Amino acid sequence: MTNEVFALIDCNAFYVSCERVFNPKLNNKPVVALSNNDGCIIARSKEAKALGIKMGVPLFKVKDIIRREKVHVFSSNYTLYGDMSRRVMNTIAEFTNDIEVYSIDEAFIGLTGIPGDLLKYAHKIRKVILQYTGIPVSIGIANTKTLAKTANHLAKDDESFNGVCSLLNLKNIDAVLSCIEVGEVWGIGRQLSKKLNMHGIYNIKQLKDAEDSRIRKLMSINGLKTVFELRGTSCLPLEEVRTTRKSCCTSRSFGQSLKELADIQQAVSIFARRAVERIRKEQLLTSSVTVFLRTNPFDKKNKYYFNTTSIHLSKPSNDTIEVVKVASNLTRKIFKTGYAYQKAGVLLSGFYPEGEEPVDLFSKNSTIRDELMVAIDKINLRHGGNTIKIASEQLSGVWAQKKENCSPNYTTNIDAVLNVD
DNA sequence: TCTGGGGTCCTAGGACCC
DNA sequence: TCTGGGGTCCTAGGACCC
Repeated sequence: MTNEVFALIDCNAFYVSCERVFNPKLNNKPVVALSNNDGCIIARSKEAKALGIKMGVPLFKVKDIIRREKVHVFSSNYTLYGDMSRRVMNTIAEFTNDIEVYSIDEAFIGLTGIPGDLLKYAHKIRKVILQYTGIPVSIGIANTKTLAKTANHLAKDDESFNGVCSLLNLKNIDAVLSCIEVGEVWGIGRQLSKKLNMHGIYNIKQLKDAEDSRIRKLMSINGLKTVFELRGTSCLPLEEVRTTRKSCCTSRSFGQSLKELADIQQAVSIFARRAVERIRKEQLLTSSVTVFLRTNPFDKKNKYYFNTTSIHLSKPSNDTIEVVKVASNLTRKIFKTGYAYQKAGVLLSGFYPEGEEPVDLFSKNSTIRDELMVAIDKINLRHGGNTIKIASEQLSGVWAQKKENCSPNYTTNIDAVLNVD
């Protein structure tokens, strides 16, 4: 047992809660939020869950329930969700610097050494987040991050906890853990659950008590860490500083499938531009560009085609014009006529911080190009992301995404700010 | 008709080297 | 034709997360 204490703060049905903040009529009603292209359900209110709408199901499969039960449906509005996330994280940061922002709607915090009643403290955090941002959260407290996740799961599952659950100093912890399926554990997904079930391990207690060597064989090194954490030995520290990313991918499904090389090159050009803009914001240079495209894997009538190709840049770059050109050429290499393409993407990897890239003896300095990029970024920042584009993007735009019911950007667009009459 | 997007890590296997 | 052992590096694929 370690003496460390962690809490996981997780926003309840985050995207739905964001919508509710600006539209209180949605309270106590079934509400769902959709993935890009209005494809799948990715957030559900309690009421929507109760109707049997499962996480991740394609929208078309639950259309009937949605119509019958008058479920409110929202296309994803990441501008709004991102801004609300920032507000929640800033609120948490007012309580402690020991914070790891784990995802858009979750943060771990360190509570080691905090005096007094931690349950009370957590309830206070919860109250203040709700008060400052309008977002309800659940909090799980335990000696390891994995157990804090489990505690959070319990807090969400059982209303009697009132949003906060602690597994610290719990005498009958085994009784609790034996009631939770192994697949609920953080780090154990569908495949591992199936495998563990086949070996007679169904609940968390059984997993916790399994032999190390057996675990190692079934689930590899990370699985063993997970089991140690379930036993109360912390193996996953709080990661307060975000490490620099290792890859950056921009990809989309098309609103309708594309057959022409020119259309796909247009899409890929846009993906490449966005990806480069992102790494440029982080002052990174990429040394590898990958393009992939594929047909619809769910379409059983037509033959599936997927292909991908990469190129290593002899001189790392974050130059939009150069990367777009490279990506466009790669697209031509793997494009085959006769297929209806449904998705494409650009992946950048092998990053160097600007100024730390290996020097190529034969390359000349291209400061003019660098200045051009700075100018483009400035203009796009001031006038909107699509003000300056690369010529190869300027085609028909036949592949626009579906986004049928998107809320306004209440917090980032002055024209969308709510009026109080 | 309609099935997301963006990440990380680990492992197995092949290529290659001495 | 026989055909070792040990190491590194890279890649593809598979698992997980949100």
